[in-house]
Amino acid sequence: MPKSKKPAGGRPAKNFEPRYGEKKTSFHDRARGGSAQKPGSKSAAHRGYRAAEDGAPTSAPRTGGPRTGASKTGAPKTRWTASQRAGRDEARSTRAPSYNDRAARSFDERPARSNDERPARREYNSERPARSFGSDRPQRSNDERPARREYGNDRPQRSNDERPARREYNSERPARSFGSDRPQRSNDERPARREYNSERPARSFGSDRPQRSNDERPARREYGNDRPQRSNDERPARREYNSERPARREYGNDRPQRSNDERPARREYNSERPARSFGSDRPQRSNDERPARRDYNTERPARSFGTDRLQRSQGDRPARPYSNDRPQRSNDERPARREYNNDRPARSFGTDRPQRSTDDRPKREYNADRPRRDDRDRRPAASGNRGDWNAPTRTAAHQQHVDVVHDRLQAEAVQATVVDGVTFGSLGLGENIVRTLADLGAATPFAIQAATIPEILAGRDVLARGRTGSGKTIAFGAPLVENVLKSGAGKKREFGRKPKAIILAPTRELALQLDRTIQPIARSVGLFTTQIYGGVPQARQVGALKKGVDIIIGTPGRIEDLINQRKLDLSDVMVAVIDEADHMCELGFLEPVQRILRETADGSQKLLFSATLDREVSSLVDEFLVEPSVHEVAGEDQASSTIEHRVLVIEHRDKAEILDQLVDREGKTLVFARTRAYAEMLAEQFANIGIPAVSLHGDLNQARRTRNLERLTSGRVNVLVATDVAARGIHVDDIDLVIQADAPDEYKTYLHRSGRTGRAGKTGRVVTLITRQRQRRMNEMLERAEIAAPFENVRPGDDTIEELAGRMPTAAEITA
DNA sequence: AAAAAAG
Repeated sequence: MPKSKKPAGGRPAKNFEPRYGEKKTSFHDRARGGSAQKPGSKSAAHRGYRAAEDGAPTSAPRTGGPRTGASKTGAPKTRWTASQRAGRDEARSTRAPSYNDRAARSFDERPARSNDERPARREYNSERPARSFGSDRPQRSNDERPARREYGNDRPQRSNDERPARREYNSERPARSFGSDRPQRSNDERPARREYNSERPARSFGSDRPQRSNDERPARREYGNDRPQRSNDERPARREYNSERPARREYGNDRPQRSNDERPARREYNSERPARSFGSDRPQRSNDERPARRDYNTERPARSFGTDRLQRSQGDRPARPYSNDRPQRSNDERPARREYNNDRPARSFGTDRPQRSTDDRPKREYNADRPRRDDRDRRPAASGNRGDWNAPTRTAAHQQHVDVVHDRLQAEAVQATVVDGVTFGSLGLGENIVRTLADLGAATPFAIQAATIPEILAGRDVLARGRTGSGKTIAFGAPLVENVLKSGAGKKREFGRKPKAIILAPTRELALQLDRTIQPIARSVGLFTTQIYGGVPQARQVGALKKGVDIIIGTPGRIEDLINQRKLDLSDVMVAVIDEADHMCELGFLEPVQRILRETADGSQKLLFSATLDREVSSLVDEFLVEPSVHEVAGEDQASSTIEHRVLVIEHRDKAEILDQLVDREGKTLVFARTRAYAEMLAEQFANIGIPAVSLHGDLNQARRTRNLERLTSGRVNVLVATDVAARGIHVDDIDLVIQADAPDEYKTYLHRSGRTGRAGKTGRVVTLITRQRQRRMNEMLERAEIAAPFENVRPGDDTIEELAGRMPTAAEITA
């Protein structure tokens, strides 16, 4: 239920609507008491407001007009993140963002307000309506209030008044934005939770509170000690409040039983999957499944590129070492693919390499020679890298062994040492780009970059796996810019030109972050990028497209949307990147991604990147990639990682308390929860005990998502509770602890989540909480991830917790 | 379960 509501946009809808309407609307709502919902609307509202102005026909202009004027006086400022701003520049012509900027500014002022405004704030609810016409208000009116409410963080500062305020805060809750999920709780839990709060004051002994800012920590721990006593009153409340839990547990319980029933289903889904984890299945499968896989192959011909494929198989590729296999391939070869792992060792430094090095490269010219599929096929494709993907020779015995261990792609290993002495310039990047990379902090190439940059510059399709934080963005971003530049050499940038490159990411945050890195590189050579993702008004994006951009970075939904609206034309796209490629090949993503790739120019270059690149991507590789070269970095196993992994086996009823204690620390902490509701709840829970925390998940409007992430990045809060939306790609400096409040189900998820820490050689720690029942599953997962982590039984207050919350020694210290 | 489009 909750979910269905969400899309309907309990939140978003509300956020946008009140905006144009008079403030009254929102004030009334708030005064009404439930109103907590408004807070969310605020930020969303900004955008909504803008949208209305840009394109909305109706009332918007009126309200917007005057304000706009007013705001114009103020300089355009930071409502948008740096990268967004950049995008704005391009679309500026649309309109000045000043009104919003104003709001942003006032937000910044907030902290300063401490003493004077307090009273005002308390009356907040009742006063609101009346207030709106105050002298200050007009500026602040809609934007600030709500925003402030969202911030659990402000709370702590409010030393004296806080308690009461907070209670109100909670009482509003029910009405709040999460209404969608909450509904179930609404009657039963609220009361319960209030009691919880009501205890609070008693607990902390009001007198302590004010001092809290410094003394808090100890106090909080005491809190932990109180817990046990509370057991009778509170526990019930908490249990109810985890209404989801039961469901989850059932899920866990089902698993084992499922083994027979469900597997089949999954197999159908990904025909390759089965090959994976369950060695025991293997034997049986050999006969049963093969057919299935063949079906898969038979699809091939049907596909749009079937024709190319055929030609290829006829032996266009004499030069290719595996050419002999090719012809046979159509039906029989597939099996070979399974064996791909075994080749590994033999391969990497094979004789193939040398051949490739000099001859192929130059051939690829973007101008005349625009990567046409045929051309590529004809290319003296030396390398035999294709074989990397579909490695032929292997025995079934080996096969099985390898598959059980891991489901990796065969890849060309790059020795880290090879990187020594290599510079970006020597890899083939132009001066401006090299300089910009240096400015970005990338003075010399990382291993993965050294490996892929020449390949990409040569125009080859590339699959690359580099572990989290190893510099993949630059690995594809820099050469992509270079290629686009080359292709347009001599041409002037036309107005309304079609994009030449596209980069797809699974989340908006990641798209944003990619742009943050790639935009400067592009700009340094006079190319433009723009972000195309959902959750924000289209106008700005469409505006940028109209003016003409060279590189698009975004998420599938909005991109497809704009394509369908004919506002985006990918027919000139010559380079397409799929970041987090394996994830993009999962159920809900695959098809949109395929449709988008089909829109790109025929023969466009495709680059697939991920830290966990496995067979799952074959769905894209088979259709879109030609002779991909596959790369990974040698010696990049978890043992060489800078991340320490720990597993805490706990009682379920202790979970909240243990989390409180773990999060009570210095340093940035990222907490992963399985559901949006639980993520939100945890953020609240932490805020309620005085630890500023924000959340990041799909239930938040984009403005809040962006802002909350920024708050962690900037250090305004140290704790972010997120769903898996933050599992991949997101880079925040100095997250030294990742806590998995819910253990992931998949090893890849584990790797990505834990990859939010220990980036670029820094140290980090990952703590996963599980219950006793889950130990076995956890073990299996760690095995697949090839991670060694001790399991420890832990109860609230144990020293282990304190140790884990403590500082992790730096890499240097460890060596010493 | 989560993510990805929405006026």
